[in-house]
Amino acid sequence: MAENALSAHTEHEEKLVRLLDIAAEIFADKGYHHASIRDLSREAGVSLSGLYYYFSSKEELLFMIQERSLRSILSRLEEQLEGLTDPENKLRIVIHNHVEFTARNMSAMRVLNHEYDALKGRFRVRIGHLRLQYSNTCTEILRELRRSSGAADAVPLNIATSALLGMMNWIYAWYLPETNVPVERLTDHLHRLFVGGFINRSEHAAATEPAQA
Amino acid sequence: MAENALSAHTEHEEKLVRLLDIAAEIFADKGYHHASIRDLSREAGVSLSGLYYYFSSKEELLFMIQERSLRSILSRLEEQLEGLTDPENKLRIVIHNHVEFTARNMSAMRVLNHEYDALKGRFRVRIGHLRLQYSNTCTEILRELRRSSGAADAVPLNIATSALLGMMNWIYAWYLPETNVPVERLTDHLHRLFVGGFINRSEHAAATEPAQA
DNA sequence: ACGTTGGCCGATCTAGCGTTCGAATCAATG
DNA sequence: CATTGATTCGAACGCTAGATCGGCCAACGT
Repeated sequence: MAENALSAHTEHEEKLVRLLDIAAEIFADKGYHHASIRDLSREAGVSLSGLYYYFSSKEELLFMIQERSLRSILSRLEEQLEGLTDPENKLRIVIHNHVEFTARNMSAMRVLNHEYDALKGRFRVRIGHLRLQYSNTCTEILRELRRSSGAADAVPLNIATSALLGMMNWIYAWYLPETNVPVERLTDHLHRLFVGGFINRSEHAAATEPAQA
Repeated sequence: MAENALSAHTEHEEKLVRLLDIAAEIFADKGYHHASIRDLSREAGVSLSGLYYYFSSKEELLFMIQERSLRSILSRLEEQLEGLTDPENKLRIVIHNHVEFTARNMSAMRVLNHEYDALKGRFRVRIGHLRLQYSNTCTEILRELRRSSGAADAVPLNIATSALLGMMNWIYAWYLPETNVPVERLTDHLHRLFVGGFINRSEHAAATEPAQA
């Protein structure tokens, strides 16, 4: 499981990557704080102290997991977006990339969503930058989409972006790649769901009744 | 902060509720496993051992926080839904109730989203029931909405429900009640966003291009 | 042949954790 | 005033955590 990109070059990196994958699974399972380095030691077949040859603290381990995952999902996304012009198509790629990455890297995605706050100081700043970069990419595509669709007074871009990210980031909490609908169909559904609301012809403008019976 | 419902009756309950609120804030801040009973002791001005008069374990404390929050958001919802018939209006209530509760109980919402897995055994089962009940309420409303709107082959109900819950559950991660758009407007935006996509006249049916540049 | 280095380990340190227990306090009751 | 029950506390126990340290060993350049 967890076939990430950003391939390792040296033998050292290869082993580190293996540790990161195992650690991601453990963190996803028990939560960062509750999981112990000893768990990783046992699961990876490496002595407790031997692990510290590959990272210098538990927090750095968490950081490396998050950075690797974010760089991976971001680079895949940018790679696929290259050359595309139609904003609706771009949005489809965003959703597809996110769904597929989530389906293939459930553990990493769980760690990404749950354990951002566990990072402090410079670690947190660096992950924060990557998250913002991802969010901004989405916002820009939504901006293009709205311009091209001519819809005027739609939902503010930042709120639309947050709603989109919420939809996508929640997938890890319910989606089972083996038994549920396949990635392609889930992508279609979420795409239709979001685009339909975002490019709103505003036929039914705002709320209708006072909402109290 | 955190003005929950389900008011306390005895003096004992009042003090317990106070502890729950403080604990929720600490858990939200540092995460359940990382937060210590000693933190709560310090913050609440109660001795370490004195706390155990009000709960018998850290996990029970977490359970009580989650149960209280879920019962509160659920009862508020059912209360407001009573008498309503129009499904689109009902959905608006669902979103409004969720947004408002989130805005008023950020910490509890964070704990609810982050620390479900920290519960084990019967605690987890009981919270699981409440979560399912909430999810089912949403699904049923979406079912009515779809039937009444006549849209035929829309997005599957379970996926639509998950998308809706994702949108709403992500709010705690970005929304700042003090500085951001007010609750009413956020409700409008999310409602429009979701309904527009869910009641899809399927003008642009599925994906358009092969999605590869 | 030998020293150096990269990779790894067993043993251990220190800090902090959840929890318990017996005793102290205090208000209300008989 | 004595008794009781609810409430609070200080001190301690047993345990696990992250991290460190000195040393082992195979590989390799010289």
